[in-house]
Amino acid sequence: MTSIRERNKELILRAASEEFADKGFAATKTSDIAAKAGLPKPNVYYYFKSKENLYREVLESIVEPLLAASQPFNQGGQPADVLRAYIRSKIRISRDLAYASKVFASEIMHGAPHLSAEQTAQLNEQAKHNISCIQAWIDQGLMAKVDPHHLLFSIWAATQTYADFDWQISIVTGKAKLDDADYEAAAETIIRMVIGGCEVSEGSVKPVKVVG
Amino acid sequence: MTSIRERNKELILRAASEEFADKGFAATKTSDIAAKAGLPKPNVYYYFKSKENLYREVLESIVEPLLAASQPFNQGGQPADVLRAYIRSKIRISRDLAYASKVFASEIMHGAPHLSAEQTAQLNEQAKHNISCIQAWIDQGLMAKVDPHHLLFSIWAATQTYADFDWQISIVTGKAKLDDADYEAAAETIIRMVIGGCEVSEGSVKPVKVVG
DNA sequence: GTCTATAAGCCGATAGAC
DNA sequence: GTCTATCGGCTTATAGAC
Repeated sequence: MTSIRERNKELILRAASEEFADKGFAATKTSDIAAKAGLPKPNVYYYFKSKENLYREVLESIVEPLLAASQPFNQGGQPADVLRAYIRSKIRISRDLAYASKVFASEIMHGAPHLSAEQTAQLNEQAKHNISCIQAWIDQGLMAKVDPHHLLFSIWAATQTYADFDWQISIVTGKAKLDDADYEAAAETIIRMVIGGCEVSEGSVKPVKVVG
Repeated sequence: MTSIRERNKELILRAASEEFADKGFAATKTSDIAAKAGLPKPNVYYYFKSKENLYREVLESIVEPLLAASQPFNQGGQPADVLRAYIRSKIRISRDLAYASKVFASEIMHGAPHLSAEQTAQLNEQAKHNISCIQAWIDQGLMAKVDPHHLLFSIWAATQTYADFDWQISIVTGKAKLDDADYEAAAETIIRMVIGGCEVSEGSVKPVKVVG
């Protein structure tokens, strides 16, 4: 059953995501969140106690999806398949959870002052695991010798940029909003650079060779 | 001659860069900037008139270096050489102008409310030019058919991430600060993905071919 | 030119009526 | 549970002494 409570909390959370993403934590006014949600300001405090609490709920809503995106690394499989699936998941997050994604990015940029130590640790553990997976592939000769850290940083950056810097992307592409084909092209470009650039093994076919 | 005026302005600008980069515009207190500069707060207002003015000076200090980084595209040359030089310039900016770089990123994330229309236009023009260069190379068969927009977004993201998300990079690498070798490895990883992944012609040697 | 001391206003938070 | 009306603290900005 969707009580008034649940409906209002949802309205506030949605409004807060947008406001925090657009302006950042400090520049966002709770009165603006309330106005965007179509509710009086004290309701915001009634449901969420404080601005910081509300912010944390928005922020933490993205952590689980981010961890879930690393599933391909946890399940194992051919390097190229894992990387492709990972990149597509990350792009999907940028597209479908754009606001929370941006809030997360802003938070990380400023040293994650609001993220719980536990969640920071979880994300860090997952990153370490992904890096050791990539290192193992390299050791097995399944891909070129690149530094796994830097490869991961590039994948994060290239996929997140579609949420974080959407304004710039709109300007340069001349499109107010990217459509499905644009996101598909983005994913393919990144996949090409990662799989091709790092000469990642496809598994079933023989490793790609480059001739001069 | 370096008058007290110039020295103080410089102290304030430097302190402001760090504070704005660390906390963002809204969360930064002018009293903290003054304290970090070792000067009384009214000096900040005496030299810069307002917080916003000071912020704009920090912000705009990065525009020229950013435009200069695109020089390789303006000078022409072999595709691989141009892209390599461009990527190295962008990485250098992330390393040497980390604070201003981060302020710029934060600004773009929030829709560039403080950037002048003129500078926005300049940066956009340069981006458009770089994109048409890449498109021309593709049309001439000098590189694979990738969408130049997405290629450029990936390069921007992958290079800027070292300034913008330095906190995350420190955590994952376990290093408080990256050294020259780390930046070199970063540049090489990105160059490999771009040149290799997009099969960019080296010019002197024949175009790379991939065989299954 | 420099700095102490203060004004002015904004915004997070809540008391208390309904 | 909901909302009007208001408080209180914090921060930008400056007046005015030196």
